[in-house]
Amino acid sequence: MTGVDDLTPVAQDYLKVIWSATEWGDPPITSKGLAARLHTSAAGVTDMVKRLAGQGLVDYESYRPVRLTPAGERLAVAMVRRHRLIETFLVRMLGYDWAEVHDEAEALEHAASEQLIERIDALLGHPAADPHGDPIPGADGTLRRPDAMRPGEAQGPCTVVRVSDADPAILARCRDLGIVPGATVLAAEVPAELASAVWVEPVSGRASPC
Amino acid sequence: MTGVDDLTPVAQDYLKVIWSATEWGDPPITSKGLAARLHTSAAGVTDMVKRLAGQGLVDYESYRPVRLTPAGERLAVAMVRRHRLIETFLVRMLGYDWAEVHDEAEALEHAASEQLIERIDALLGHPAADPHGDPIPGADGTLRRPDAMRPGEAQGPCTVVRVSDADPAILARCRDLGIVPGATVLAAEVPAELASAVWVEPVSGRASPC
DNA sequence: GGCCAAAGTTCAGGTACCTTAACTTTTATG
DNA sequence: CATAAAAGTTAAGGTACCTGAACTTTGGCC
Repeated sequence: MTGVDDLTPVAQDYLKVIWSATEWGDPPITSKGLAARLHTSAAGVTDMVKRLAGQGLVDYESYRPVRLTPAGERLAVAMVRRHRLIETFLVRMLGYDWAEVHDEAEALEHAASEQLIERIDALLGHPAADPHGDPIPGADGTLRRPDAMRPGEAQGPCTVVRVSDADPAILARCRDLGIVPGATVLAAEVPAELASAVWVEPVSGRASPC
Repeated sequence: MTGVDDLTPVAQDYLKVIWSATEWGDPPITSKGLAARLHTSAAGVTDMVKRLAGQGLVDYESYRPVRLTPAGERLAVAMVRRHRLIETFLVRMLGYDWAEVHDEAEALEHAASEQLIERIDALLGHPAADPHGDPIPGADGTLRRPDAMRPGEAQGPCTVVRVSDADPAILARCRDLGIVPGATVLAAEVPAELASAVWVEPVSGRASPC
């Protein structure tokens, strides 16, 4: 199992979803969560997770959440890199809207070659984050996780760091309100129903406690 | 069966190969030819061709070459459009070489949405032909087939109209010799082993017999 | 015009992934 | 802390596609 191309598209999706679940501090994903995000049945998840465990890509115990092994994590991060580079490419070069780009990237990430991904990365100037503010892992798997907080935990003026792309409707509303990565908002002005999808950083900066 | 996205990737490939076989005047493809081009076994071809016949996409009689039905042809042409637009896009926008672009397009054509294809088409300015000179069908399925001949059938100066991309090695040699679509060559100077991959049109034009 | 090689088909069986239904384990709650 | 609801697993079976091996048909050639 040397590269992401040795996996089936379904296996690629499982790894990516398992990895993404914990990216922003949530606990490891359960079978139910996997079934929901992958639009499949719980029985199918058990089946597939066992297969991935057999390949040494996840640690699995019956009735327990799934976790990636180091090998699985490496491949998952490679898929996340693909996804986010493709999203960035579609928005910057093909005029896709921020809120509609996810599904297209979801399909293309399984078909793009490593060579294409590196060409896209170079053409875009090695971007650090995708259009939603999610950091793009390096080709070597390194990832700088922004140290962000929720609007509810912050006060005063904040820079929007990330908006979750899990729900396209929320994404579209944020766009219409100007809540996009890089924008400055007042923490208290982010609507409650959007707050859980938004990550911010106080404008003053955390490192200077004056 | 309304669109190409209702087909499996394998079915998409079968239709495209069956259609492409007759594009430049060759006879309908046999099971052996399909097996070779699709890297599969003869038994698998029989199996799959029956499935396509069951969907009304091909006409099939045992021990006879396969032909597309009108429904199958419509879908095949849609796949050819995808393939050629993606090839053109990769060469023009991502710096791919003429001779290496085929496999990448082969993978992406199954993953690209109709929307992406139309955006690419618009971004490229609705190109009439791909980098090898193969005509790109319109979104409505129309196709203008260039009225070209082989170098052996022509005399004197000719415009290169098309170079077959079936063999990447031949493609690379043609590129190195300057035998590319749009270039002018003397019919007699095309090396014999490349001639069968090259289509030309006399510079004077067929329509003015002066 | 019969025969043999090439081509094509059938058959048996395999993998990856999926489904529903019945069952077991976990957990939340009174 | 018993129990019911929720979560998870097992079992049986389906589809798409693939393989190798054995068989049948076709078509070129003497």
